[in-house]
Amino acid sequence: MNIHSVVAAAKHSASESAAGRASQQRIVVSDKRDAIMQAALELFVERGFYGVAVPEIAERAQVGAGTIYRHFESKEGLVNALYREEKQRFAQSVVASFPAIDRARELFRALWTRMASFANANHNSFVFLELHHHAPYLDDQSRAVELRMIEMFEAVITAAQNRGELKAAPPRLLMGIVMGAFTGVIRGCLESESKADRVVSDADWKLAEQCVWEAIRA
Amino acid sequence: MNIHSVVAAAKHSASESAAGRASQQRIVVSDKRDAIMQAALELFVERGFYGVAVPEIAERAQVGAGTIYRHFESKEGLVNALYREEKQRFAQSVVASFPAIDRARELFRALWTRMASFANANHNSFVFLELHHHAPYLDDQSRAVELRMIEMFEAVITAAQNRGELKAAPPRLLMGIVMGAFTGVIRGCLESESKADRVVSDADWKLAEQCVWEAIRA
Amino acid sequence: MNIHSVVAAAKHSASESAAGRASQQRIVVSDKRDAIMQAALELFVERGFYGVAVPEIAERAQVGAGTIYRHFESKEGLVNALYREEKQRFAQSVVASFPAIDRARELFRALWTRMASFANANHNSFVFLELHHHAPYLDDQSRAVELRMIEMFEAVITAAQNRGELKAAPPRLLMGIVMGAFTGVIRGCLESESKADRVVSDADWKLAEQCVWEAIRA
Amino acid sequence: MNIHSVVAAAKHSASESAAGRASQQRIVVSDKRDAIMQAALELFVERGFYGVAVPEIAERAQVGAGTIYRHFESKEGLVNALYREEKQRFAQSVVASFPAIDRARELFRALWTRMASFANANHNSFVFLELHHHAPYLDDQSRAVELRMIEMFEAVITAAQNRGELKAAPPRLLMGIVMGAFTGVIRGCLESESKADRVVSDADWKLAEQCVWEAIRA
DNA sequence: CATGAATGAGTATTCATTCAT
DNA sequence: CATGAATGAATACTCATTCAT
Repeated sequence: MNIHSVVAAAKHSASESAAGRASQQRIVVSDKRDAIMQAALELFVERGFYGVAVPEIAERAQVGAGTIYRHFESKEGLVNALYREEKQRFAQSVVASFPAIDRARELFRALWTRMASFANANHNSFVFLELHHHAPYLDDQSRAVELRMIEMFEAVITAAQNRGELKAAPPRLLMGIVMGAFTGVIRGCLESESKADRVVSDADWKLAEQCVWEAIRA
Repeated sequence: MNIHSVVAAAKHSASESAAGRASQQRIVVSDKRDAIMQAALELFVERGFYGVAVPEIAERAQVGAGTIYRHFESKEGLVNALYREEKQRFAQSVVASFPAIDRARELFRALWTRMASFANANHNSFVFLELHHHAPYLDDQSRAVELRMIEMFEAVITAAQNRGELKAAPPRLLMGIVMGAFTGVIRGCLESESKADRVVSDADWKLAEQCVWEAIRA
Repeated sequence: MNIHSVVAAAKHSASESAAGRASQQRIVVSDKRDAIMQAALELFVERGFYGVAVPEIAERAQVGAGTIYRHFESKEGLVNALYREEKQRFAQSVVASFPAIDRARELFRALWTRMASFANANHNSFVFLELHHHAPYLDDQSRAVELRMIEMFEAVITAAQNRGELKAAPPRLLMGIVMGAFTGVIRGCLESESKADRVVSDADWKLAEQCVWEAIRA
Repeated sequence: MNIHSVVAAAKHSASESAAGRASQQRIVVSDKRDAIMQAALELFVERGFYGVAVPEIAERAQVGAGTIYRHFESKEGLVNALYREEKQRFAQSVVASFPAIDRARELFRALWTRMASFANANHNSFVFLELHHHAPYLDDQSRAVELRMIEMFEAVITAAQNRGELKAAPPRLLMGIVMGAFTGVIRGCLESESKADRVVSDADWKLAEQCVWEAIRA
C-alpha cells in the first residue's frame, strides 16, 4: 500500500458519500440545513456540545427551533452529522488532487501544506474536529470515519519506514507527534490573537514543517 | 533569565499559593474537600464540565450535595479551583528539585521526562488540563496561572536560542510543537488501549523525546 | 308521547342534520374527509384525544397534514364532528325502521338488539362515543346531540312506567342501569379477547338482555 | 373458594402493601407526596392524563415542578402510583370488615352498599379508576392490581351460581352487568348535577340495588 | 459544619397550525 | 384544492443552588 492507493481510497470514499447524499437527498440539502450546520459549528466550537442550547443554534441559524428536528433526529444526531461531514471535508481537502510523489520528504510537505491550508481556511472546522476527538456522544459511524483516516495515515507511514525514510518508531507514535505538533502550532501561534483572523502565517507553517520533518525523518 | 531563575520562580509561585491557601483555609482543607476534588476530576474527564451534575459529584465524593457549596462558591468555582490546583501540581512536578543544567539537550530531556512521569502518574489530571485549556468558564485567575507557565517556558526557550542551541523560530511555535507533540504521543499511543492502565511505556517516551528534540534543536 | 313519535323525531333529527350538511358541503364530503374521519376514529380510540398528533392522523389517512385543516377548523373541530356524526349514526341505527310496538318488553328487546348490532358492527364507534362521553373539548352542539338522545329515551321510559310496565324509579336511574349494563357487558365479555374481532356473541347479548330486562321490569 | 376466603385474601393483599409501604417509605410518605397525589387525581379526572401538564399538577399541589420528580419517576409513574393506590383503597373499602354472610342476596347488598359508600365519599377516585380502566400508560403491575380484583369477584359469582342463587351466565357477563350498571347509575343520576356535591342519594342507591339484584338473581 | 429535600429556571423535544408552492 | 416544510409555544424533565434541620 502506498500513498497513491490511499489517496485513491480516500477520494473514492469521499466522493462516494457525496454522491450518495446527492442522490438520496438532493432536495433535502436545503439552505436551512446548511445554516443550522454552520451555526452549530460555530457555537460548539465556542462553548462545547453541552454548553450550547438547541434553541440558540436555531436562533443563530435564523430558523425556528422545531426546524432543527426536521433535519436532524436530535442534538446528538446533529453533532454526529457535523462531525462526519467536517471530517470528510478535511479528508477530501487533504487528499484531493494529490500529486504523485513517492519520496517521503515531498509527501510530508504536501500533506502538511494541505492540512495547513484547510486549517487556515476552516479554522472552526479544525477546532471542532479536534475538540470532539473522543466525545462520548459520537456514535460508532462517526468513530469509524475517524478510524479510517488514522489507518490511512498509518499505512503511509509504515510504507515510508520500510523504505528507510522515516525513523523506526511505532507508526502511532510518529502520527501522534505529527498531528499533535500540528495542533500545537495552531494553539501556540493563535493563543493570544484576536478572534477575527485565526490564521497562522505561511512563514510559520513553513518553519513548523521543517521542524516536524526533522522529528520524524530517519 | 535562565532555567534556574525560572525554576525558582515556579517554586515560589507554587509555594506562595499553597501558603496563601494554607493561611486562609488551613482548616477547610478537609478530606471532604479532597474527596470532592477527586470526584470532580474523574467526572469532568469522563464527560466534561457541562456533562456532569453537581449532585453526581457529591454522590461520587460520598458527601451531601450542599456540602460542595461549603467548599466552593459554585460549580464554576469548583472547576476553577480544580484547574488551578492541578496546573500547579503539574508545574510543581516538572520544576521541583530541578537539576542545575544549562545545556538545552539535557534541559529538554529533564523537562520531557518529568512531564512524562506526571502524565503517566496522573493521567486524569493531564487530560483534565488538556480538555480545559480554553474553556469559557475558566476565570482570569485560572488563565493567569496558565499564562505564567507559558511565559516561563518561553523564557527558557529564548535563552537557549540565544545560546544557539535551538532553532531560530518564534518561541511560541517551538513550544506549540513540543507541547502538542507531547499530547499527541499520549493520544496516539493510548487511543486503542484498555482504560485500565492509561500509561505510555518508558521506551515510547524515550523514542518520542529523541524525535521531538530533533524537531527543535538548532 | 310514545315510542313512535320519538322514533319519528329521531329520524327527523338525523335526516335534518344530514340534509344540512349535504346542502352546505355536498362537495366537501370527499373521500379524503372520510379517510380523515376513519383514521381519527381509530387513533382516538387507541390513545385518546390528547394522545394523538394531527400529523399522525394525516399519515394514517394518507393525506397531507394541511389537508385536515381544509375539512375541519381545528383538532377540536375534528373530534366534535366525529362525535356528532358517530352519535347520529348510532341514533339512526337504533331507531331507523323501528317496528310499531307498544309493549315495553318487545320495545326493550328491539332497542337492545339494535344497540347490540351497532356495537358489534361498529366497535370503534361505540368505544369512541363511550370514551368521549363528557370530554371537556366537546362543544355545546355536541353535548346537545347527546342530550336530545337522553331525553328521547327518558320519554319512552316514562311512558312505559305510566303503563305500569317498568319499575317506578327515576327514569335517569333506569336508563343509567340499562346503558351502564350494556357497556359493562361489552367490557366484561371483551376484556381478555384478542383485538381482532371485538364482538360479543349473540348468545351473550341475548342472555344479557334477559337479565337487564328483569332489572327494570315492573 | 367462598366470599370469606376472598375477603381474607383482599384484606391480606391490601394490608400487605400498606405495611410494605410503611416499612420502606414511612418517611417518604410526606404531605408533599399526598398533595401531589390529590392534585393529580383532581386534574386527571377533569381533563385526562394527556390533558394535564405536569407543572399544572405542581401548581395545584402548591409545590415546585421539580418536587414531583423527587416522589415519582415520571408522569407515567405518577398515574400508575395513583391508580394502584386508589384501586387498593377501593378494594380495601369494599372488603374491609366484611360481615360473614353466605347468602348471595345479603352478600350482594353488602357489596353494593360498600361500593356506593366509597363512590359517594370518593367521587373523584371512582371516576378516575373508571376512566383509566384500560389506559395504555398503565404498567403491568397496575394491570395486575385490576386483574386480581376481577378474579376475586368472579370467584364469588361462580360460588353463588353453584349454589343456584344466581343466573347461569358467564361470570364475566354478570359482573359486567353489575359493575356497568353501578357506573351507569352514577352517570345517570349525576349527569346534570352541580359539581359541588357529586352524590347519589341513599334512596336511589337502594332502588338501584333492588333492580340490579333482579338482573342477576336466579 | 453537613445534609438532602425542595425549588424553578432552563433544556431538549413535540405538535397544532400556517402558508408558499 | 392539496401539500408538507416551517414554526414557536408548550411539554416533560433536569439540575445548580438554597436553606431548614
